[in-house]
Amino acid sequence: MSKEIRVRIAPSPTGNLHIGTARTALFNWLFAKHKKGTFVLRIEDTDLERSDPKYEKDILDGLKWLGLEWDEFYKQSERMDIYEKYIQKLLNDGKAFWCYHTKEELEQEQKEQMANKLAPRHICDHKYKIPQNKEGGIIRLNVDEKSDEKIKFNDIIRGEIEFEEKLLGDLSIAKNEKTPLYNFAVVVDDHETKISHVIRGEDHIPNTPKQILIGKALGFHNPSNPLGQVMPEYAHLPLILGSDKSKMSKRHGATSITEYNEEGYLPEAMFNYMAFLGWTPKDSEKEIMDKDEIIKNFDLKNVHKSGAVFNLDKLNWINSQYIKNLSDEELITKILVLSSRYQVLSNKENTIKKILPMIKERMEKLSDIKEFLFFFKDPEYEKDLLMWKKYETIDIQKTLEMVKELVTEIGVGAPDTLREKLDDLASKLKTDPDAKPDRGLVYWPFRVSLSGQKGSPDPVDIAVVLGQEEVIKRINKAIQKLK
RNA sequence: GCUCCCAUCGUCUAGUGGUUUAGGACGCUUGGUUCUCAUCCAAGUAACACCGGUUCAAAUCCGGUUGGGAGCGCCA
Repeated sequence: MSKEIRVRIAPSPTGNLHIGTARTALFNWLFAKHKKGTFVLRIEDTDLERSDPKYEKDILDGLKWLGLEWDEFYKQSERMDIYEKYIQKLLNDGKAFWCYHTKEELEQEQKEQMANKLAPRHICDHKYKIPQNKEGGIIRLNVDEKSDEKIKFNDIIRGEIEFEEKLLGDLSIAKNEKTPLYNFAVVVDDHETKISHVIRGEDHIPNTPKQILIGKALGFHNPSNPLGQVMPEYAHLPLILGSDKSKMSKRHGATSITEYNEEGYLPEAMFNYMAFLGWTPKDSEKEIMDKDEIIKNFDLKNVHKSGAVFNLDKLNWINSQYIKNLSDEELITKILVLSSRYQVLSNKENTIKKILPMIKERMEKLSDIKEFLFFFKDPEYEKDLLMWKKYETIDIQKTLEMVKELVTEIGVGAPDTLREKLDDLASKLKTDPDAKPDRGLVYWPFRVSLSGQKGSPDPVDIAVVLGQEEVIKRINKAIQKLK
């Protein structure tokens, strides 16, 4: 009842922070914040071969970027003596033993079992023998292959789940006394750091009975629990899926949080989007919800059971909503960060400030600034883009000449006046006196000559930012193209 | 092959036996504004996998079928 809430995220530094790991971290964090509990970060680096400090850094940076700060930090590689103590205990108690079967033998055994339609598992006869030497073996937990026991546990999201003990086989728990394997290290750490709730992806459901068995052997069993459950409670989250509904992976697109950061997604938007993947607040139809409100509403009980497909369109939409809600100062700061990639943005704070109202509603992500680089440098485009409807090259050229005259005459300081004059020009240019003026004949080539884009903000607005001299220069370039 | 998990529009989801001609959001389509794009506004599109059972009544409960997914390492 009064048990303190303690949860953990336990990534292994064998790759960058994966979106699935980040979502698991997020749900753990939300649960902890909602319950005023403790969020623990544990780096699972027992496999020294595959672990790399650069990945650890990426994971830490990614979690911080998302705003998922941890309260406690552990590294398994720094806790090896603890595992050793428990491995020794199991060995001494006769609950674990050395297995000297070769990988080939194990493979062969599994092959035969599959061929005979049996559950693949290693039933080791070495547990009945006294080991002669300890070279080349590994340590396994002694599991009764004749047991009729069912290993049951309650999952907060899915209800009761059960497995048959005898189908598990003698699980590997350590490479040697000093080197624990995943399932063993998890159980020891969760116990030692008093984790109250294990919240992780549903791909860990099959690991749960193994960990319960290890926990029981270690004496971590909680006798007050009618299900005979070891200490933590479990909640298995639905997976994040790719468009083909299989587990999200590289081939589905960007999977690391770093990539989303670099593409110009805002951490708040990612937070919001990921929170709503596999969870919906009760009694709310809001899709845009800030951190505090999500924390307030968060409850494992309304986490969904089925996997959720990661949908970039929706993320883009949410991100665009967050961009629109940014203050000008915040947006400028974020855009300037991108100037390392787009050199022309360097020291252009004033220009960026001027174009903000134009680009804010057109950006889904910050990297979309690349569509607006024409504000900072000459646009490149094909001559044909200047053409409007069925008009001839010569018509467009003449129009541009007249627009140039207008700009030369009245400048760009009075946009409303310029617009009026451009409208007048359109009226003057119409061939059929009864038809409505075709403003496109004037505005389209003018706009293209300034932006080089088939879609962009209003040419007069662009002209105001560029200034008279630059505008005339660009119109001249366009006219040259047409000649 | 074995074990486990899951099943409402293309996608994210609301819905916990009657208020549902199944609601919202994204996407898409159309219209309005407009030189274009975007924004904004309006409208449209589209789903309870199937078969049984329980019940006066089932998307909602039960069973089965089918389908999808995950796990099956001396990785984590």
